[in-house]
Amino acid sequence: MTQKALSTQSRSPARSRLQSNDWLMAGYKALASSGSQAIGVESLARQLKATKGSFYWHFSDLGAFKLAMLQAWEQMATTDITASVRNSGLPPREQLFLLVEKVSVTPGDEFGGNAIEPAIREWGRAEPLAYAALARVDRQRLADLRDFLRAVGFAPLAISQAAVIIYAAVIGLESLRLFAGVGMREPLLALVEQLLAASPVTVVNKF
Amino acid sequence: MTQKALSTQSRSPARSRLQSNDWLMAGYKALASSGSQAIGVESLARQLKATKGSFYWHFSDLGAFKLAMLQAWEQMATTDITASVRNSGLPPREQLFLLVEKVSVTPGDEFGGNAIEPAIREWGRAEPLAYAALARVDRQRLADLRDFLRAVGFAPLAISQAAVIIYAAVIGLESLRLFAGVGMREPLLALVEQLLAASPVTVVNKF
DNA sequence: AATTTACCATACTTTTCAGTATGGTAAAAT
DNA sequence: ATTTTACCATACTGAAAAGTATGGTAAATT
Repeated sequence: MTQKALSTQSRSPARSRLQSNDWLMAGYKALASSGSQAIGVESLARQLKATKGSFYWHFSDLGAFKLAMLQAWEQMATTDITASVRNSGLPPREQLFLLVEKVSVTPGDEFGGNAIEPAIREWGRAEPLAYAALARVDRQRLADLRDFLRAVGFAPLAISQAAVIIYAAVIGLESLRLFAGVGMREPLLALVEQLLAASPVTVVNKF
Repeated sequence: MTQKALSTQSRSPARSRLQSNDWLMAGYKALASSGSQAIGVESLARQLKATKGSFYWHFSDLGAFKLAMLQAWEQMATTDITASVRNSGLPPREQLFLLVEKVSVTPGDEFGGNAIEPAIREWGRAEPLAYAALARVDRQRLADLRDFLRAVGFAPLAISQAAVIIYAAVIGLESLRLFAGVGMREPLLALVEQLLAASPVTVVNKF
């Protein structure tokens, strides 16, 4: 079940043959820019200046390809950011703000950007596999967020609700940036500060 | 440019002939349950136990049909709830909470429910017409929300940001309900109360 | 009652796209 | 150098769905 990390690199001009990775990246690109219905074999082949022959060499069929896309995304969506924040060595409160910073990255449609996420969210409405992956990711992230809030000494009773509010704001802002042109960073920081200021913070025992 | 209000009624068994309305409702149903790609002529015809002949009588082609769907939705999305809240006769603060209540309705996939909205948001990623409609709706709603916040005496400088935060939370919660099974009402009420309590409310002059 | 009109079914054409069958080519292995 | 292996292009089949052409039927109109 070990999964090789995906490089964001697009095909280097030196190499004329394609790898599964190149197809996956083209898939994410199509997904981010035009939605899940744009993930088609011939469409991707045109994008890569190749033909279907290559696709069906690397993947048995379109279903297997989409599954691979979802699995790679899920892997990355639940570990990358959280882990890097935890390993930052910062105090809990700063970790929370760093998390907000990392979530508010550029709208680029690369694999690392957060333009894919709304598209996968959309995908989950029609495709059961995408739905399941997203449900797992959402639950995991809410749990992670609760951990961070607990670490900064948030009032126990308010933790779950604050996590839901913050995460919902993140999801909503990803859409609002696209449709209303508002930034993510400032509103999110304001919200977290607001909640931090209002919560009857419990002093963390250091014993 | 006057637009007849759409009745949510499905086709009554007494009437065997279809109207444009029936096709539109079937369209919203398909959109809410399976996404925009599920809006197909033959698919809808099967749903309505009719054939394409009827569809192409009422609409010139699929593009015209989708346009009609978007126009009717936009009309309804920017007026219905806001107007009913304004006409409630309640004091500003209660109007704000009533707005939250009305937004947190059941997840039913009827025209009035709020299962269509994420679907249209998804649709806007691929279809320029849907994108434009949604952009107008988002901007209008943000403006309306600012009006409500101003009416309750919110601090002028915080109005815009609070509106963005609240609206983003609404959008995000519509997704989280679907994927993480959380309710909309309680988090939203908590958020609004939180913001109300924290804002340096300016006292409205009454002379 | 006869005829028009509104509405719909049937059958067809055309396009698009997933999937397959097969042969070819460059790089690696022997 | 020859053979294998990995990779890809070409050409096809089949299914699904958009759009059209046309004829039929029930209800309204005269």
